Amino acid sequence: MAAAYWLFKSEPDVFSYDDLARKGSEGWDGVRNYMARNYMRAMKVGDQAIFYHSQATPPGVAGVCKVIKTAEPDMSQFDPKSKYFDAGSKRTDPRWDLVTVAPVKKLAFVSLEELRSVPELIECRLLAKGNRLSVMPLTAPEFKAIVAFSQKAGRRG
DNA sequence: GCCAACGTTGGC
DNA sequence: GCCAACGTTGGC
Repeated sequence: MAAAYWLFKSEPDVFSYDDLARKGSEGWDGVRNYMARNYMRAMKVGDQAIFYHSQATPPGVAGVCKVIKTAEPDMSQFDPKSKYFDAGSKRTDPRWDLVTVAPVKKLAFVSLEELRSVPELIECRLLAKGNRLSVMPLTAPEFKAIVAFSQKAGRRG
């Protein structure tokens, strides 16, 4: 089966694409939404993902990363000192997972405003009003359109 | 099982 | 800081 495509949101003040590039890999912890978790459980090694900066000025796309390790329990759920602690999750039946990602390439930044002008993205959940999902699937055309737009913007700028 | 209240996310 | 959207919680 062909690789799937995804999008991860991160607040760059907390963890940016450059942080990922510097570290080399990162366990994507802290996801506490069932839909997002289920998407992570569906990810396979080699799947590629857009790294999106939320809560930024402006928000937008910063890079491409890839899954290098499939879902496993996110240990921060068991740590009472972690802000991601979940008292209702048992070690024998962990509620929350993470995947591990690595950088692929930094992209010329594409703002959310610019993404709205990409025809392939009209139906993308990322652009839906009130969208709060931090991990979401992308279709191959959506993923490719984002990368292509960035490459075009990079040559222009 | 319904639904109002509440908390969080995220753009602006 | 504000507000809209939406997921979760809790009373009934």
